[in-house]
Amino acid sequence: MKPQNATKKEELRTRLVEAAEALMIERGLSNLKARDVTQAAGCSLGSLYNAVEDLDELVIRVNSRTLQRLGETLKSAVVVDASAKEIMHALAAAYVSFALENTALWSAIFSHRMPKGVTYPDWHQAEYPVLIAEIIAPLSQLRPDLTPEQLRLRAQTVFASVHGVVQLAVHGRFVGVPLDLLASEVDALVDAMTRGLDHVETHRA
Amino acid sequence: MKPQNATKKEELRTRLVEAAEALMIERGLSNLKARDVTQAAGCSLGSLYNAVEDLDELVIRVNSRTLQRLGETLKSAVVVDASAKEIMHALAAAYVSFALENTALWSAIFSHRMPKGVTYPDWHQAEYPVLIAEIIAPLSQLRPDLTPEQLRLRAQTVFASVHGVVQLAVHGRFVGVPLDLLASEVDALVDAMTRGLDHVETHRA
DNA sequence: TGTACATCAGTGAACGCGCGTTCACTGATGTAC
DNA sequence: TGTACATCAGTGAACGCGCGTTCACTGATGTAC
Repeated sequence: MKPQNATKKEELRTRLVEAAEALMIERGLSNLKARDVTQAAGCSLGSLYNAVEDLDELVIRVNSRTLQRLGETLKSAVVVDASAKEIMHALAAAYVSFALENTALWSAIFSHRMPKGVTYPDWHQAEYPVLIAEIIAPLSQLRPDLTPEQLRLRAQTVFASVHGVVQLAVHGRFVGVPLDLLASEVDALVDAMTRGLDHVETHRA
Repeated sequence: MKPQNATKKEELRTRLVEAAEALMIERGLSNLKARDVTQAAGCSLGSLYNAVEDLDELVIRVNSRTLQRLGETLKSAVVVDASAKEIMHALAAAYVSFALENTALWSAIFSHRMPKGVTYPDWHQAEYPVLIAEIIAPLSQLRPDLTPEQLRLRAQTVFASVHGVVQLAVHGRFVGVPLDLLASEVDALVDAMTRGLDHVETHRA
C-alpha cells in the first residue's frame, strides 16, 4: 500500500476546508491565515501543505462550496408554474438574500485573486456559470427574439447589474443603497429589465 | 518663520501623488509600494512620511483626483438639449469609456480599504456623490412621481447596476460580458431602465 | 553685513512584524516473508 | 504470529521575504541682533 490511508489525507483536507470557511465567515477572506486555519482544524501548520497545495487551494475549495450552495439556492427559487417575470424576480431576491446572509463567503467568490501568472483550475472555472444558468430560461421567454448566444450574454448583463447593486450596497463606497432598501431597489431594477418586453421587444430584432 | 518653506512640503506632496498615480496606472493599487513611490518621486523613503501621513493618504489623494476627473467626464457628457433618456445613455457610455481607459485608477476607487477601525476623512467621502449627481436630473424627468429622496436612491441603483456590469466585465469572474460587447450591453441595460417610463410609470406611485 | 542660533525638510539604515512555506525529523501504519 | 523494513502523514521550529514605518542624524534655510 502506498498511500498510508488514502482517505486520511482527504479527511484532513475536509476539516481544513471547513475550518477555513468558518474563519472566512468570522473574519473575512483577507484575514485568513494558515496558522489560524490549522489551529482551528486541530492539526499542525505543516500538515496544511500535506493535505493541500497551498492556502489558495483552500480558498478555491471554500469558494467552490459557496458557489454550489448559491447555485442550489437559485435553483430552488425557480417555481415551475411561475411566469418568466416572476422567476426573474425570485432569482434576484434569492441572490440578495444569499448575499446578505453569507456576506463574507459571497464576497470571497468575487474578491479572491490568484498570484499573478497563475490561473484557476478548469474544474473551478466551470462552476461560475451557476450564477447565470437559471436566468437564461425565463429570459428566453421574455426575449424569444434572441439567439442562444445573445441570451447568454444578456443573462450575464442582468446578473452583473443586480450583482452591482448588491455589491455597492454591501461594500458601499458611500454611494450604495441602504441595506434595508436593497431588496426593493433590486426589485425595481428587475422590474425595469422585464417590463413590457413581450410586447415592445419581441418583434424588434 | 516656522515652516521652512511652507510650499516645499506641498510641492513634494504633489510629486508623490503624481508618482503614486503613475505607479497605480502601471501596476495597480495592490502593487503600490512606498519605496517605489519615493524613488519615482525622486526623494528618500523617509520623506514620504514628512509630506504625508502614510501610504493610505497618498492613495486617497489619488482616488480624489480620479473622482474629480470622472466627475468632470460625466458632467461634460450631459448635453443640455438632449432628452432625459439620451442623457442617461450618454452618462452610462461616458462611465464605460472612463472605466476602460482608466481601469487601474477607476478600480482603485472601489477596491481601496482603510485599515480596520479607520475611516475616510469627510472631505474625501464628500467626493463620491459625483458618481450619481448627474443621474438625478434626467431621472427626475423620467420619474416626476418620485420624491427627491426616492430619486437619489434610484440614481444610486442605476449607477450601481451599470457599475456592476462594467466591473464584472473588467475583473470578470468568468461571468462578465466580453469587453467588446460591454458598451452595447450597458446600452441595453440603460434602455431597459428608461424604457416607457413616461407613460407606464408616471401615474403609478 | 556678519555671526550665532533655531527650525525643519531630507536621508536611508534599521526596526519590526506578519506570514506563507519548507524541511529534517518522528512515529504510526502497513507490507514482506 | 512475529520481525524487519518501507512508507508517508504529522510536526513545529526555522527560513525568508516583503514592506510600512521610525529615528537619529545632516544640512540647508531662515531669524535675531
